[in-house]
This record gives sequence, C-alpha cells and structure tokens, in this order.
Amino acid sequence: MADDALSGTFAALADPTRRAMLARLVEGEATVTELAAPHDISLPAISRHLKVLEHAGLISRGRDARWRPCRLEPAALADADAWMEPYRRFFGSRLARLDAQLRASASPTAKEQ
Amino acid sequence: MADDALSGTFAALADPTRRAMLARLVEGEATVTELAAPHDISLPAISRHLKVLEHAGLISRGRDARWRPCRLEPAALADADAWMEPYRRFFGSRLARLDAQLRASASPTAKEQ
DNA sequence: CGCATAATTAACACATTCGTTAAGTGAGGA
DNA sequence: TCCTCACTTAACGAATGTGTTAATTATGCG
Repeated sequence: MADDALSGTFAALADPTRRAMLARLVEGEATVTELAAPHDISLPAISRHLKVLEHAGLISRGRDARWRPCRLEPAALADADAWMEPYRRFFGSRLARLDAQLRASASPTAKEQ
Repeated sequence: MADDALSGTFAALADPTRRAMLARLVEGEATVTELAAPHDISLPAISRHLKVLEHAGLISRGRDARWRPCRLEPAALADADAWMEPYRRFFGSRLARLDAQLRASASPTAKEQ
C-alpha cells in the first residue's frame, strides 16, 4: 500500500470484513467482540482489521474498562468522497445531477463554500 | 484482495499511480504511453496497473492500430460512490446536505427512483 | 522482407497482507 | 491473590502486489 492518506483509506475499504465493520459502526459504537460476532475469523484477525481501519483514520477507539469501544471517524471517508467529485459527472449519479441542479439555480457569482 | 467487485474497485483506487491515471482519463481517452509519461516506472509496470484498472471495471481498452486507447468506465466508480451513501450523513458533505435538501422539498410520498 | 514502435508477457525479487495458534496485558470480580 | 474476560502482540506461513529487466507479440512503413 502507498502510504498517503487516500491510499490508506481505499486500501482499508478494499476488504469486505472491514466494510462490514464500518456498516455496523454506522449504527453506533461497538466493542471489538460485537464487531467480531458476524465474522468467522479469529479475534486476532479482527483486531488487525481494526488496526487497519484506525490507522486509515476511519475509526477511533476509546477505553471503557475492559472494552475498547470503536466509533466511526468521518474525516477519512469524507476525503475519499471528495476524491470522487471530478468523476461524478461521468457516472451521472443522482447526487451529481442534484449538484448540477443546484449550481444551475444558484447565483452565478456565488462562491463555493 | 477479496474478489467481489467493490473490493476490486477500492483496491484499484488504493494506488496513487492508478488514481493519477484515472485523473488523466477524466480529460479523455489516452494511450498507454500517454498514461505512462508522467510516471517514473517501467512500461510493464504501467501495463499491469492498467490491467488492474480494467479488471476492476474502472477503464476499458480499445484497439487503434498499434495503440490501445483507454477510457474511463463509469459503472465501477458509481458503485463505489453508491457504497458511500449511508455514511454521508456522518461526514456532512455538501452532497449529503444537498440530498437532504432535495428529500425535504420532494413530495413526502415520492419513491426513490 | 526487415526494422521500428506500442504494448504485453515471462521470470524473478521483495514487501505487504491476511489468516492461523500461542502467549501476553490489563481491568474486574470472587 | 487468583481467575476470568476482553483484547492485543508475537511468530509464522501462504497468497498477493509491485517493481525490475529481458523476451515476445502485433502493427505499420520503407
């Protein structure tokens, strides 16, 4: 993996187990054991997936007695999302169309904020 | 790399050289040599990066005499973009806010299309 | 044909990734 | 104190990824 932030983020997303973990975390904080439950791999493997997600800035981990609650960190995903921006006009997503719509209806001198 | 489509897409995006190639292709078709030009790696390495992008469905390649013109294929990126959808409310992107705005102004019985 | 150009395939080295099992850490509870 | 629970670290093996150089394929041209 290249060591820039975006590469780390995309590399972290390139694994279904890790994406499933993020999907779980969208519902709220979870402990390591809770995140491990749906998966058929060992706890050390889970632990390393979490380390990858944490290193990529996709999650952060706290401490609650014996538990390490994990939560979603939005910034890294936001960066990945921002990277997509120039491509949206190509795949004509609903959001891209929305965006175009907004630009069209906005004041022509309006600055992006 | 896991062999599902999304994993392949994200794995392909997890390399700066390949992202640079996509960025170039957003400007239009390009040959292998043109795509290679800005990078300081051998042509075989470039060729394999292109194979990764093609296998991920991010580009397709035609034939024009000796040249293999590459072009962006939107579908794979669109899928990656769609995957992000549930997370947008977390990182409060402009597009997410736009989306919320549209939903609010749409008829409450309107179905997603 | 014979040669140059565009690109790919082959063969190899090296690093990283992802899984395993076994051992270690640190906080709570009997 | 000793045990258990939640989790991490260590050590290892198999597979994959990325780069190299050398050889190969395929097309166009004199």
